[in-house]
Amino acid sequence: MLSPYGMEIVESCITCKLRADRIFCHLPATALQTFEDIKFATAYPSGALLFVEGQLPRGIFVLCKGSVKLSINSPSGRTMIVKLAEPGEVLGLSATISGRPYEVTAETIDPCQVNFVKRDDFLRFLNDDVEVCFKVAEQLSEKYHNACREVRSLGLSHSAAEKLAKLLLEWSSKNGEAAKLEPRLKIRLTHEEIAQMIGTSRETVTRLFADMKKRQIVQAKGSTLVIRDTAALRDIANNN
Amino acid sequence: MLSPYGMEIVESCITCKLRADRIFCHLPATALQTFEDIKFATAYPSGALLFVEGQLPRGIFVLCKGSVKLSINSPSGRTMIVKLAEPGEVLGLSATISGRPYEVTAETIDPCQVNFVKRDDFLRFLNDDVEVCFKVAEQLSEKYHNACREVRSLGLSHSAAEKLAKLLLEWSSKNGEAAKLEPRLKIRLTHEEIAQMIGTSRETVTRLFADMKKRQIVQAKGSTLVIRDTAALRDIANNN
DNA sequence: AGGCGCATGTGATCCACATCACAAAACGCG
DNA sequence: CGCGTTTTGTGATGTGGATCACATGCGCCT
Repeated sequence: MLSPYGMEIVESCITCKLRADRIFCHLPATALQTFEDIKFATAYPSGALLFVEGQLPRGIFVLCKGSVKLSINSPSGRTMIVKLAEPGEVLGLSATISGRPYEVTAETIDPCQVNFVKRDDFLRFLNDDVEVCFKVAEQLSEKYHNACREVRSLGLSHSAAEKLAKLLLEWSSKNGEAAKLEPRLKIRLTHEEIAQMIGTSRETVTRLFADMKKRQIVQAKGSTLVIRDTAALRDIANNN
Repeated sequence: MLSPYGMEIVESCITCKLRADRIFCHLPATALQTFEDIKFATAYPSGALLFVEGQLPRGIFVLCKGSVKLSINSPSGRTMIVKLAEPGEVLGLSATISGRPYEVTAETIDPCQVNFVKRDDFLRFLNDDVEVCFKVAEQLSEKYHNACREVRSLGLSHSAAEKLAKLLLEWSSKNGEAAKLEPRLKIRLTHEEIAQMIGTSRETVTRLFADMKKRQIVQAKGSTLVIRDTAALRDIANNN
């Protein structure tokens, strides 16, 4: 079956082949069946808003396919990208549990497949099964951990170069490219968006990249970036 | 019974009078009894380290009395205060659940009473009772929420004045003083520490306070600060 | 009282970055 | 392929706040 937005939909979580390595998806058979019954499989085009910061929580969104940009916005129009969520992540979890408004805005950046679960269904689901509840606690810990990394990066580093270097290293460590001598990574964001991730201005990002290229630390091949001197990058990230 | 550090110890959680309004303490009788059996009631002097960022998680610390400074430190000696924890909070929760190292350093800033629970005892405790597990999820949501506030403050504001104003407003909203015309708040931190909370330098904090006093926005009475012009403070915090 | 130690106040200096203002590419798209 | 739109590159300029270097104040201890 073909969904809108030219994407094949995974019909059932039970037969989902992606399931093995995802934290939340990995549940005992009975719980999985219940989940199957309360979830709504949905698909979104690129640029869709799953939820907006400040809205009352309608429920959780389990990202199955595609990626989602999580951001925090200020009334004055500034925006800060907190994270790019990958398949397997549960979005809107903490708001749904606490009942407070969503903390962030979630916007798809490619066509996405998402399983939505309504808040009360989800809460019932949690309270029926310790194992599920524990998985949720794990996910929340994970989220908290990430937020702490964000705070550390924002608060403890004094130069934009440092933050950019940290970001690049982090990205390269995700693709299993980190081990390689010259890790490669696809830059999926514009300089503007990268700037929003590290809390600086677009021009600064451009200049930093230019500088790193001049110093032979990185090299651009189309939209892929090759890290030619990991040591130097780490130097920038850690020390100064 | 008198503990060390001149503080009266609350012997049992079951008879604890502080229990009513604390999230985690508010448990069904049976769970509370189990908790009673696995917890270690301990007391610390001011300045003690409950745990240090990067340590493997030994367990959780339920703060019963006193306050604890949570901070993130960089190898280069910089430090950023993330939060002042108040009685009722559970510290080291996310690390204990995920098994990752503690995210922050927890240091007592006055004599504290703490209930410690070893990691495996705690995990067993969780897995035996959905209700407990859910409470934990709530606590984690709370923590995540706070971290997001921190990120918002650090990332979206462009002046130190803005962050300081935000901090003062937040503090005044805790003491139930917020509603009053001229809220008062006890400043328990030095300028240095305040600087570490908002990611700026001590001198800047001093200058900002001086400026606000000159502009009649706040007024110092010993170690209490009177907010004389809440509107102006909010202006600084929000807009510019 | 006197003195030590920590907290606060204040000036001078300097620089990383934001911001503004364009120019040059790159990228769709009809 | 050409044209509008989005992204990237780069100079010029201004400034918030870090940093250094002291001076002053304030509590505390013997």
